[in-house]
Amino acid sequence: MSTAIATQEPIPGNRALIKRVVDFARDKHFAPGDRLPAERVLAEKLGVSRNALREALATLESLRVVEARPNSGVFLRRSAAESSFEATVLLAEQGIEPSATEVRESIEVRTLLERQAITLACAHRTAADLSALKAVLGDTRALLAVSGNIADCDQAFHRALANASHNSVLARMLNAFYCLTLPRRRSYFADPSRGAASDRAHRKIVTAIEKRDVALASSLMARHLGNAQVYWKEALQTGSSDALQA
Amino acid sequence: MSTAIATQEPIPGNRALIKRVVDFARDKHFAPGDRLPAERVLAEKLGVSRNALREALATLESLRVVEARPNSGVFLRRSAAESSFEATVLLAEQGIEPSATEVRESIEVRTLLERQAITLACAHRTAADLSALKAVLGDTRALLAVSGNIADCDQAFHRALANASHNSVLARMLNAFYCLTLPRRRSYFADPSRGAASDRAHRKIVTAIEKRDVALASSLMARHLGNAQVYWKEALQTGSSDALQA
DNA sequence: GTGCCAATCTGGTAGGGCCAATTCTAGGAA
DNA sequence: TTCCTAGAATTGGCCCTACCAGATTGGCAC
Repeated sequence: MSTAIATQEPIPGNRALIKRVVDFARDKHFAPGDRLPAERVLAEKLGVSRNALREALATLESLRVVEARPNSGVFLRRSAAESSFEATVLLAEQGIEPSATEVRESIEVRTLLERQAITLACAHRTAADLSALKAVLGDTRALLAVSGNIADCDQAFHRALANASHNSVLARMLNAFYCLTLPRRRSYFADPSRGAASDRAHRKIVTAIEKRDVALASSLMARHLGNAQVYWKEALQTGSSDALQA
Repeated sequence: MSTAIATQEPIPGNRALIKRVVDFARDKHFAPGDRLPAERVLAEKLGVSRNALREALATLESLRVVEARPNSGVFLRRSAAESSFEATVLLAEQGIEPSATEVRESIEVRTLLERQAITLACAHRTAADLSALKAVLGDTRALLAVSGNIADCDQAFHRALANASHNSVLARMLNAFYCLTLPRRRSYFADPSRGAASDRAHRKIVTAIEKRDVALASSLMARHLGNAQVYWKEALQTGSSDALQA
C-alpha cells in the first residue's frame, strides 16, 4: 500500500447538487440574508427531488452557508464570513474556485500553520514519523522517475509532516488547505520539473527535521510555500476572476 | 440590534440525529474503516425514516466522518484524523464534548491563530474596526452591570478582533473555535467575576490595538488565552473523560 | 384603522418504490 | 478439490406522495 492517499472522487452524486444550489443562488443574484425559493420550488427548478435537495441543503447548513428556519424558509447567511472554511473547501472540490482574496488569505494562514507544524515536528517527531516522511520521499522519487504527476505525493508529504507535529487539530486544519488546492496542484505538477523542484525542497526539509533544526526547517518551509504563493498569484491573474465574493 | 450574535439553536431537528448516529457507532464499538449497518437497517434501529438518516449521513460525509460507497455501504473513515475539524465543532454543539487531547491541541492552535489575528489587526485595523470592538466592550459592560452572562459578548469580541485582521479565512477558522467552546463558555461566565476579569483583559487589548502596539497586544492575548487553558485543564480533570478518541 | 381568524405556505418527517452497481452465493466445470 | 461463472440478494442514489405543526398572510368583521 502506498503512502499516497487517493482523494479522487468520481461523481459523488449529490455533491454536484450542492454546486448547483450555490450556482443558482449566485446566478439569480441572491444576496446574503435572502430567502431561497421554497424547497418544493427550488427542487423543481433544479430538476431534482425534494429529498435530494434537502440532503444538499443539510450539508450547506452544517457548513453554515445557509440557515433553515422551520416553517419559514431557507436563508443565505447574512455574511459569507459566517460560513465555515470547509464550505470553501467543499465548493472548490466541486469546481467553484475560491476567490483571489480567499487564496491570498489561505496562503497566509496556511503558511502560519505549516510553520507551526514544522516547529512542533522538530520537537516531537518520532522515528516512525521520520520513516513515514522518507517513505513519501521514496514514492515521490519513484513517480518522478516515470514522469508521473506527484500531486498526491506532495499532499502525502505535507500530511505526514502535519502528523509529525502530533497535534491532530493542526493536522486536520492543514488537511483542509490541501484539499482546497488539490485540483490546482494537479495541473501545477503536470510540469515534471516542478515536481523535481518540490522534491528537492521536501528532502531538505526532512533533513532539517531529522536534525531537529527548527530555524532551518521553518525557513525552508517558508521558502517552499513562497513558491506556491508566486504560482497562485500568476494563476489568478491569468485565470478566472473572483468567483465567490469573500 | 446588538453586536452579540445569537448562536442559540433550539432543537434543529436533524442535527440531533447526527449525534445519535455517532453515538450509535461508538456504543456499538464500530472501529475506523468499519461499515455501518445499511441505511434501511440503521434508520429502523434509530427509529427514523431513511430520508432523515440520509440527511444526517450527507452531513457526516461532507465533514469526512463517514464515506458512502455507492452500492456498497457507508463506512467510518479509516482515521478520525481524516475528519474535518468542523466535525468536532458540530458534534460539540450536539453535546458530544471534545476529548481532552482535542481541547489541548485546539487551544494550542487557537492561540497561534489568535496571535496572528491580533498582529494583523494592529497593522490593518480601521477606525470602523476599532468602533466595532469598542461597541462590544460597551455591550459587555452593560451586561455586566446587570450580572448577565457575557458568553455571547466574549464571542462577539473575539469575532470583531478576527474581523479586524482583515483576513476572512483566519476569521472563519477562529470562529470554529468559538463555536466549539461556546457551551463551556456559557457555564464559565456564569460566574460574574470571571466576566469582569475577561472584560478588563479585553479593554487592555483594544487599547494596545488602538496604539498598534503589536508586541503588547500579542502578549496580552497570550495571557488572556492562557487563563482559558488553565480553566479547561481543571474542567477536564474534574469533568468527563475523553469522549471521542482523537 | 384595528384586531382577529382562517387559508396558505413552509420546513420536518415518514414510508413507499425503482434502478443500477456491487457483493454474495451456490452451482457447475476443470 | 479448486476455480470460475451466473444468478440472487444487498445497497446506496434517487424519486414521489402524504401528513404535520408552526409561521405567514390575507381578508373579513368591527
